[in-house]
Amino acid sequence: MPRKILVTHALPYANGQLHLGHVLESVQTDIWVRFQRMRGNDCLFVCAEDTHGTPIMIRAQSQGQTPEQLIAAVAKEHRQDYDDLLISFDHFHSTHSAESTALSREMYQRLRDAGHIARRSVRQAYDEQAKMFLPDRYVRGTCPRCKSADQYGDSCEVCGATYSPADLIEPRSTVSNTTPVWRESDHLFFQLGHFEGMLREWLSTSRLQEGVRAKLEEWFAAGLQDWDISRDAPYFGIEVPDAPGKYFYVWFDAPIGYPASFKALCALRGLDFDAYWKAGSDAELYHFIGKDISYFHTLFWPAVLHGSGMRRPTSVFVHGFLTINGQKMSKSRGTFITARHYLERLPAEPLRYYFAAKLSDGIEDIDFNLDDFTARTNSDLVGKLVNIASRCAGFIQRAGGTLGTTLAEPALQAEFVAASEQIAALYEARHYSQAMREIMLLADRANQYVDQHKPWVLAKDPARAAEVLAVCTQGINLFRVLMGCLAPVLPAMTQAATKFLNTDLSRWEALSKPLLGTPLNAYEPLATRLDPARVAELIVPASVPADAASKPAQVAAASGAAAATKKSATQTAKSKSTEPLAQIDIADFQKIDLRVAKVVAAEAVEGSDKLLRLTLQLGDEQRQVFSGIRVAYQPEALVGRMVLMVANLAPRKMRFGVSEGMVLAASGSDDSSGLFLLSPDTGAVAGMKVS
RNA sequence: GGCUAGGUAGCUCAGCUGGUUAGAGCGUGGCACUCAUAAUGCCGAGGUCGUGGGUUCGAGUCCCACCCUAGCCA
Repeated sequence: MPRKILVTHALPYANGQLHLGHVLESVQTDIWVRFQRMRGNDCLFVCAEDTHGTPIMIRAQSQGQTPEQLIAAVAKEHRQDYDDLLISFDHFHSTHSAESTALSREMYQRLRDAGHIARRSVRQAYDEQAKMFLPDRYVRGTCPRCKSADQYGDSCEVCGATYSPADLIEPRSTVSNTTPVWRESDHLFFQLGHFEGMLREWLSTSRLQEGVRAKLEEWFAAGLQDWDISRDAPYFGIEVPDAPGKYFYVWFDAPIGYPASFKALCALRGLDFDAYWKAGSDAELYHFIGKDISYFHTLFWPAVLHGSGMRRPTSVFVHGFLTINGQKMSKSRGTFITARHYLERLPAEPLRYYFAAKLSDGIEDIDFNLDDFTARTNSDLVGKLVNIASRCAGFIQRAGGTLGTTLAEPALQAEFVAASEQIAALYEARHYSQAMREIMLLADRANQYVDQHKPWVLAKDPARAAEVLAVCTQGINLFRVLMGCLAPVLPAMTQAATKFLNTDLSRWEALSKPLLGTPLNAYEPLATRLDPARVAELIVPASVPADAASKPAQVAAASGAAAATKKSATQTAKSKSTEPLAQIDIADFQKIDLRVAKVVAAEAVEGSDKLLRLTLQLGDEQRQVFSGIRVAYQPEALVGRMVLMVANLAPRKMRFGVSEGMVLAASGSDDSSGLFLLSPDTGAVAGMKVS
């Protein structure tokens, strides 16, 4: 009896391109979906664009287009990325759609009628020039606790304090750079507290991961707070039916995109919506998400569903974040790798395999290590797996191109088949990394088998032609089982193998029967090695973010930034004093990561008469540093020279971009005495530590 | 700051409820082979398991403190 399964992954936000973090999630989900289909289950996979909210509205405005135009353009890019990544959605919809609007309103009304919606007044920052209420992120100012300038309205990135925008010293709107006023407005609240008992019960049956469960317990202990689900006009979103001028907060209608997308699929395929979504449904429902949005998916979402008479998710599968070479993805480090940037250089399948080789059912972060990626793909996929087919194909071709009619070693085949069932269990439990390990262990065994029986030696004796065919038939059959096991991960390679083997690899159960006496098609390479040069291109040095320069807000912010610059100039003047400073010990000095760096690019910064924008090579990474040495150096004269830099200086956001370090220069007590860059003696290379 | 997760060989990771000489793959050194996309096979070197305490006959595995990394704080 096939299981009825509906799967989703988080909706991509229509505010930007997909990056490798999105890809990780898509790949994890797609592997599971493809696996379920191979097992004969009825598994549907839907997703949608997440299209609403202030960021979309403001971005569209700044680009001189309507939000609808923006989201349509982004959706097109996203779809192309998903297609190229071989993500097998049954349907991909949008939260800006008739289905989404109708369902959001309907669910809201049911929640309201059941008494789960409260209305109360909220005091919020309001931008009188832009005529809009400001989300916390759009108010910046000085942290009330540590006095750091230019912090977000909800928390301080420097000291970690959390507060409300009203607590900020000298708050200003990032939309118009005016000082916001505080206005009262009625908001609608979803009363999450009503659902605590239900959620605790759900928690006990939904088999959530250990870490997620722990987090949930923590949230329960802290007490479930009401959730503000409305925003005032102007807002790009869905208008609340009984409250003109009020819109659903984007996070309210975003998860409703899951059933809305499914509803659209129902219309296309004649499926029964209620069979999947009504309370008591016997279909399984799973959401794959990143750990950052657990709260929404394990508390709000089950509560909203339950409160509106619908079924709750069977479970929610949470994964960790992706780091690049051990570090958080960062635009300035060039490690913010978009899906498109990757796909323009490399095929999707090695990435799918690499992610599979690292994914488990845990919520730990996953590291995308470029060297490891290259080695792993080349060794596992090409050297081990494809090699089995490649080394056997020639012998079979020369023996007439048809597989033998018996297996040389049925016991070995039986072992592989038995292992494939264990591997299936690993897929089911999302222990992909373990599954990949098992498969590669088997690939090693297959290569050992061929090595032990040496068909190339046997082939020299015409009398032993039957043995050659038997050994290679065995080899091909071992390969076939392994390829079948990898089919959820490597759909395109599986398709090519299907053609080569003249057999169907779309069903798991087909793997248990050996392939005998059938002709093979000509062997064509199933995978090629990754070129390390292409892989290295994945990381690109930072350039100033285009949107930072084009945002009108940034231009308007000039006066504020100038004030900040003035302030830092006084600080510089202070530190410029040649007065000796207090003694420090060696530990203090060792906190400074001094490095040799090479200037690979230098240019004057438009709008500043002091700054040069330097691109510094530091070992294998590049940094962008703004340095106030324009009075003393021509940019073109700097390219190629070595300098010393402070490599662990906290990145500093400037009007022109982020500065990620500081180059060392000598100077006297005033500007007239000149400015002199320090450099190492000949022989030092970029990245060397200075101590 | 509070909480959650993680810190094991050069790299990426396994190590279940504490128990003989801590494992794998990659990389690396040597040998063999030449069918295969310089692929494959065999043998070897590499770790005081973040730091410091503690519990125990015995701890990578339990407890405490601290350091580092990531995320969340709706």
